[in-house]
Amino acid sequence: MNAGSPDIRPSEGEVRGAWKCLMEGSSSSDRYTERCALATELAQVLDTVRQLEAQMGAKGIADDGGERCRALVSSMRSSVDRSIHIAMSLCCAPGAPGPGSPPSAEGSPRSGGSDQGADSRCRGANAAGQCKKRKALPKWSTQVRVNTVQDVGPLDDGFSWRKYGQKDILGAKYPRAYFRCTYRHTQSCHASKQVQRADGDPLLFDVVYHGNHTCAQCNSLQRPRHAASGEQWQPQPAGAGGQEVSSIIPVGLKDEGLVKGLLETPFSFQSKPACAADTGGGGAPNSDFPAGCTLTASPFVSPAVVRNVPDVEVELTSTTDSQMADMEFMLQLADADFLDNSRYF
DNA sequence: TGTATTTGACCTAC
DNA sequence: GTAGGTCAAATACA
Repeated sequence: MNAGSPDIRPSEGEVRGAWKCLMEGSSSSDRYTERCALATELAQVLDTVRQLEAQMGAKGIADDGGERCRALVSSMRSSVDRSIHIAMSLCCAPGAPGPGSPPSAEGSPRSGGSDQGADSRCRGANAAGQCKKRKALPKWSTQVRVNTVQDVGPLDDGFSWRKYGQKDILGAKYPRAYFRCTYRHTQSCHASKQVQRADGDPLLFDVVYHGNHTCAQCNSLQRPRHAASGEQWQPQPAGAGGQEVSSIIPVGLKDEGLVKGLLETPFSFQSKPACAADTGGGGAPNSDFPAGCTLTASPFVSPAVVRNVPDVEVELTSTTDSQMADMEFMLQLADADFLDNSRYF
């Protein structure tokens, strides 16, 4: 956690080992690519931190600010290191869940039906055959700040959503609104999101995304190739201005024993929008860290480090999922250039 | 008239 | 039993 801590970084060889391990630990192509992506992403973050660290050392950032930055970098580095090791252990451990074991919306025995065709035992099943509670779907949260209370900006992230419900939530000051993709029926797009105004801050909205966009809109809103250009991707602010997309925080399973341990290993992702290749993300904002962004924790993550760096307030968070399934939104890897961004692979 | 939103009821997970 | 998530009829709006 401090700048003077022993260097626990895995060597590049170790990272490669993690990669190899991830590969060998999968027989399903989906899991394969997901794990590839996880390792790739982690390695990329690590590399970024290394570069930053080197840059700081070279420029000799002065005194207090520099010290603080170094501490922050050190903390980030350690977190990523541990995350990589976790990724390794997840797929390499004998008892690690095998590919295909996590629940899969696509693989549900009840899938293939239509809304009308939902059987009587699960009347509330949606078009994918999922019952009303979509516990098994990948989900992740973001926080969006608006300029005024009147703003409905959080509802407009570039995708077309239809509101299908609203619910008062116990203990919450404001009701939670439920949205699903407008093209749910026409294109069988099962993405949905929940929007809730934060209790303490009426300008802040917690947005939880569920499932993946598979609609054509997703394709048209795929991330620009900013990975090459270095540009920051932002969801299209088609509506009211002043939206400030904070972060994507994958919401992992909260009741898995493994999670408890992993929660002690904070890390943050530097991922691209996962909408590409019909994966989750649904146009959700990416988690690159633009200057001035504020990363905040989801309910299931444990803040580890909060530091103030000029223009950047970062709260490193961790999240996980015992079976990695909930990370599908960010791990699927149909995009080949995803790998190209890694120096390790 | 077609589409979107509202809202009470229903269903499921915990 | 309760809370959260979804459905679907009613309603509003363009």
